[in-house]
Amino acid sequence: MSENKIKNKQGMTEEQFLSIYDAGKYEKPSVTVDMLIFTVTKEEKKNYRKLSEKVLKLLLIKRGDHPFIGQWALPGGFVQMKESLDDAALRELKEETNIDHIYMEQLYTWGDVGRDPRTRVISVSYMSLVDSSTMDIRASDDADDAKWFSVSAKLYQEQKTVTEKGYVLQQLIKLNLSNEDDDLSALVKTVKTVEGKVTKVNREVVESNGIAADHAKIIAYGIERLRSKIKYTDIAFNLMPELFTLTELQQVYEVILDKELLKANFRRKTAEMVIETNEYTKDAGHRPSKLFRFNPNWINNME
Amino acid sequence: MSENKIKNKQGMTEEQFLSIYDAGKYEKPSVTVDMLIFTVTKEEKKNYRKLSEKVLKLLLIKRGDHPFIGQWALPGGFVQMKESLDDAALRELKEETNIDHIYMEQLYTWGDVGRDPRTRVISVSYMSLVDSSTMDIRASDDADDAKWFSVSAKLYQEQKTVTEKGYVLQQLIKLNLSNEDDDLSALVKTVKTVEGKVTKVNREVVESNGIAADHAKIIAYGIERLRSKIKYTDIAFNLMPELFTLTELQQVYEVILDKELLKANFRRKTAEMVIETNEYTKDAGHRPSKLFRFNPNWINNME
DNA sequence: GCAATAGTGTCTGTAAGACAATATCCA
DNA sequence: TGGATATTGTCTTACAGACACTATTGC
Repeated sequence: MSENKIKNKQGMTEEQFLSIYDAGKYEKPSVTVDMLIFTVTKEEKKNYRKLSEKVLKLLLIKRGDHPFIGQWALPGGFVQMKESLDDAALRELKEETNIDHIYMEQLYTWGDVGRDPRTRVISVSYMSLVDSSTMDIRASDDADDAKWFSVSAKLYQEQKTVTEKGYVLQQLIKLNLSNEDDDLSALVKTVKTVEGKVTKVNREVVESNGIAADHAKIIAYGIERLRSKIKYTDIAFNLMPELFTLTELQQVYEVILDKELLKANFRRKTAEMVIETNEYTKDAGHRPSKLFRFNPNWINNME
Repeated sequence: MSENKIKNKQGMTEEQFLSIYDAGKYEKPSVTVDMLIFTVTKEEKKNYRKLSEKVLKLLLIKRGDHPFIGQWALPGGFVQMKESLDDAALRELKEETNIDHIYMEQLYTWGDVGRDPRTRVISVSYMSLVDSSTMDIRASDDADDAKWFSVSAKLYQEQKTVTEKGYVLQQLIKLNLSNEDDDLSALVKTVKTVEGKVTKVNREVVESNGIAADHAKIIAYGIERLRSKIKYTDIAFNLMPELFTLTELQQVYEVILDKELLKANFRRKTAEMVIETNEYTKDAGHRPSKLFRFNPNWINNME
């Protein structure tokens, strides 16, 4: 493949061609990776008998310099010349959460021209799901101002306009990110245009309070993907500890989908995905429940 | 948002910071867009009574210069500083097929270090589906050596190894691309590692005959995505003309999924996606069939 | 009339949604 | 013992898969 002695129009072999190739000839954009790191944590119990509630959280970092100084951004950074995109994302994940063996998936690449005031920046976004119980607290440490925010994304307004050959569907998604100290929010507009056979989707940040750059729309997109994939894949188990009860698992689904599920049906659907153990929860203030683990041999017939 | 008078640790406002920001400080990768442009064409009828068969085709371009001189590559090119990724992809699509109002979707971003011998190249891949009947022949013109290849991707070998905490599934996909003059092929290895809760997928080109760079794996990935999305979205209609018969529609599904479907069931499933017209096919050598058009108001409850 | 495709009817098994009933721990 | 959760059962409806049957054209 590389033993190429063919000459091009200038009469050069590949070797000669490469030796004079000037990679710095054109101006180039910068490339970053941005990470959406999600986890689900338990909140305080309200009552010794009740179960603790679960909350979906996202890791954000406070920017200490321009641009967007003082605002919160997705962890991430420039891709080095000698590391692949995946490696760059893994490095970021390791640096921010000290976890290196966990689910990670490329989400989407954002490349609008005015995204960053410094220069043209193209950002490859990744989504990672981590189990809060095995996580090093490093990230929740104040040291470099990285903090977990509870997330919610709700449909705020929907508008459908029927046109000649189709319709335009405009949705406003209200994004809320908060913890003890900070309260961030954003409005993300999604416009779906259907005209004849052709469908186009456009996303735009309409309003952003405390969230850097266009990160609000990356977050909104990630949540959408998470909600969608949890229905037909096993990714939710990356948010679970080694052993868990079926109710805990259900709570994770509910907090991500933002809706309640019926217990009996949920158990039927997940039955093949888990393996029963002989262990039980204790001291729960009510009937103990059996602990399960993930079944790695689960076969997915949806994908 | 940009009216930021806050000063950073060096005492600079955002304005000052940006004025001295040097975008050329670090070495940067190059960024390209690569397009997978699919279409489905009719082949010759074998018999005046039989229907014409359909074939899935992909547009490739013959490289006229190093590297990979003489090999076939996906159309694409460097992203300009003043155009978004989508715009770059649209520009490529327009240049290659002269079509500008059609389905286009971002696929995946490929950024391994040794992808291109010239320099570090990160490639954002897009997939586009075009209706061959409305297409300008420009692309199939020999002028710049762009040609349609019929595509097939078949599972060639599958190997599952059970490990302690899961398994390793290795699949070899045989890719064949051909037209009257050229016959290209490649073997793409997909390794899925399941260990406990963590699943990783790795793709690699094992063998490539006449296909430039790592484009074989981009093609294999695109076909996989196409096969998957056709099941629960309306993207197939982008491959159809304005009016079509249900059998033609079914043929498109069959050629993409590479398997036969039952007529009655197919019609039930697509019933909501199409609108009946009063027109019929003629001179078919058998019973005429009703023509349909896409129903833009079809609501997808799978996505 | 016959080859070939167009179009419809129906049976079966499986899965999703809704709801009900029973079981078990522990302060 | 009662509050709370755990676990199982079952009815209904929807839909996917398989197969069979009828209809209509051109030559």
